[in-house]
Amino acid sequence: MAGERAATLSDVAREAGVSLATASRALNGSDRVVRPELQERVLAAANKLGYTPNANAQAMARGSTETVGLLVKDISDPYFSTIAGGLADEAEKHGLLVMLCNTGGQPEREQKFLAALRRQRSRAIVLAGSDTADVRHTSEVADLLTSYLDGGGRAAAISQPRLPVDTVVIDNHGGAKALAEQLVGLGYRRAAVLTGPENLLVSAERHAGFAEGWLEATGSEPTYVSDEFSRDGGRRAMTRLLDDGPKVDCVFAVNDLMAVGALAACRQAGVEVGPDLAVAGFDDIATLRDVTPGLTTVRLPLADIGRLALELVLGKPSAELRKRSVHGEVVLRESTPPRS
Amino acid sequence: MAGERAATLSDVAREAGVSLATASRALNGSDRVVRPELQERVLAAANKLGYTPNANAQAMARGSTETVGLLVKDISDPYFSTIAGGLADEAEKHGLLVMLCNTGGQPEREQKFLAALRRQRSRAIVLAGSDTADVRHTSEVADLLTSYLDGGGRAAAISQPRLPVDTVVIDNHGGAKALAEQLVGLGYRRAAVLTGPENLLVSAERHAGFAEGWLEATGSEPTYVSDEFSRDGGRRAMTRLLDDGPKVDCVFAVNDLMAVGALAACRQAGVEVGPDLAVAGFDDIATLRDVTPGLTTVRLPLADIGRLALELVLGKPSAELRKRSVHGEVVLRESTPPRS
DNA sequence: ACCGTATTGGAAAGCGCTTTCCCCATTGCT
DNA sequence: AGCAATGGGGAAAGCGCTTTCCAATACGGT
Repeated sequence: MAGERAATLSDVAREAGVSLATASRALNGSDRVVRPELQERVLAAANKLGYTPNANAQAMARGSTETVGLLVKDISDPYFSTIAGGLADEAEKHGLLVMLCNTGGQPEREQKFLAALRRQRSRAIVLAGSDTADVRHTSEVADLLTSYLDGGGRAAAISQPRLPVDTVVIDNHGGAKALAEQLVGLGYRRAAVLTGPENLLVSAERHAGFAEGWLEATGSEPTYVSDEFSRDGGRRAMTRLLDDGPKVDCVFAVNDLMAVGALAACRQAGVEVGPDLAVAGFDDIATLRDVTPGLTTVRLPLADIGRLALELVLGKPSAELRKRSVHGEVVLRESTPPRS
Repeated sequence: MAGERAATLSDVAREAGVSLATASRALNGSDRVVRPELQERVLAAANKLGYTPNANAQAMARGSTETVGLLVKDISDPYFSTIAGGLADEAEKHGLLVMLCNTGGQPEREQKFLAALRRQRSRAIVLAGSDTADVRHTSEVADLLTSYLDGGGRAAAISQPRLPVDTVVIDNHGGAKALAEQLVGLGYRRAAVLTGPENLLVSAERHAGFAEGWLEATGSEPTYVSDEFSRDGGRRAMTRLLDDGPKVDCVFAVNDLMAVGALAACRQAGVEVGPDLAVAGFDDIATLRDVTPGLTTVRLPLADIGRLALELVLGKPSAELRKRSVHGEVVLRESTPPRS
């Protein structure tokens, strides 16, 4: 095993009795025409030797690779994994390989990965979910990105219009606002928002959108409780709200995960979601479509967002920054029944 | 923009007034000692020029890369994304980059990706969830893998003891069997299994394990209905079972996704899960821990499995194939109350 | 017949690094 | 003082491929 080193192109050329150049041309097809007979011989030789091109060598010679980088906060979060799935599918269509970088929301890691991707001479980079409002970090990322772009790289972001790259903008504000309006339409009057950390952009946008819609429709402001942007955060926030928050008839958790946590907290506290208290989320995570009671939420075309991001980043570069907006759609389910 | 081509090592060397060799040594640290003063100068020059090593060139020169490949059936499935998360974390610790390949369960894609990973000279490859019982395909994958290994690559699989590589074996059989025993202990007597496609190994193993446990404990065989290995498959299978299957008091869906589908089907049919009919799943997907009624399932340490797989594949190669077993733990929840 | 023009194969120059090998200076001993 | 050993820098040989640039051959036209 591992004895005979992998066959190289020169091995193939020798075997076929042609020059290196011809062998390369025969295999790559494009470029210039090679006499069919020779082409045949080269292909046969390559096959016989079990030749596999060395992508690194190709990358060097051609000056470009077949990989794209994807930065996500947490791939095990269904929100990101769904986006990743869409992006991966699209990448496959283009014959590209995806480098997955799990930042865990840590700025240093994010920067480290960005550097690594640059070293790898990745064709493109897509950033998903590093939406922090931390200015210092954002500007460092922006710098890194700029020098990557200067080096001929391409980059796009998902939902972070603060980076100097093409962006798939998710209309968090509008979606949350629409949700608020619908809830008011259903008869709810006193709302609370369960938000993530203050500096998380998505969270802030959804919170603001909801508050705006609510204010316009009812003239009152929703209260809010903030905690982690996760299932447990939702549970804790809801518990706090139940224990010593103001009395409300409806709760908006800024994402489905938090909403599910809220559901759990309600159950534990003996509050029946639906009749006693309405709860709504955001994202419409597929895995969660069957919780009981059915969770009212704002559906985001997550897989499409991933696809779109790749399209954007692979498309013709243009001078001005491109933005592609994606809107959510309110989905009403049993967790927010019409109020009688 | 994009004007001045990226600084290369020779640029750095020139700037620092040293040779290429010295520059390389200064930056890589290891190798041989460089006088501190020169080292300093090189570092400064690199910094000034914004030098980024070219990973492809390094890969060529060193003959090894910093990437590992991960093949999964569907990254948007929480089962795989959780594994991927664990693996990605572990990879980060080792300074490795993860190439994510979404096979969609298509054999051709799987082979294509394997070839691509080989071309990239990936350090290692981890295969998750290509557990098909399709002999032809399995042997083709095995061939591909073998030649990859011969070329000095390393590979490991998750839960597919049929491939000639180190494997993290998930004890599907044992977990399902234990579940069956517990259910019988709770007083259930007539069971049905909702399985995935016949040729899906995980599904088959869980089915068999459950059947074995059930048979030993009750003397009777569970019936089964087979459909897709997904939420919708579970819903359809359950509907069929409810419509024209035999009367049972307990249903085991071979994974949580199917179980959730089954839950939905029950709800729609007016069957109350728990009192009327018990339902259990497998995996203990985190996102699903809050469904109502709480889903009895077999918990798998998914993130650990990902971590373990990487450890295995990065560990010292050994002549004989290594197997690492991972066991599930039955988690009883409200979907399977003690039968009165 | 002759010359200009396609057409196609091959030699060789990189692409940006690492690493071997060689050499010059010190340093330490006898 | 003379010599071996040691330490550290540099030249250059690759790593495996692509792609110019040349050269050779064949072809068409007048």
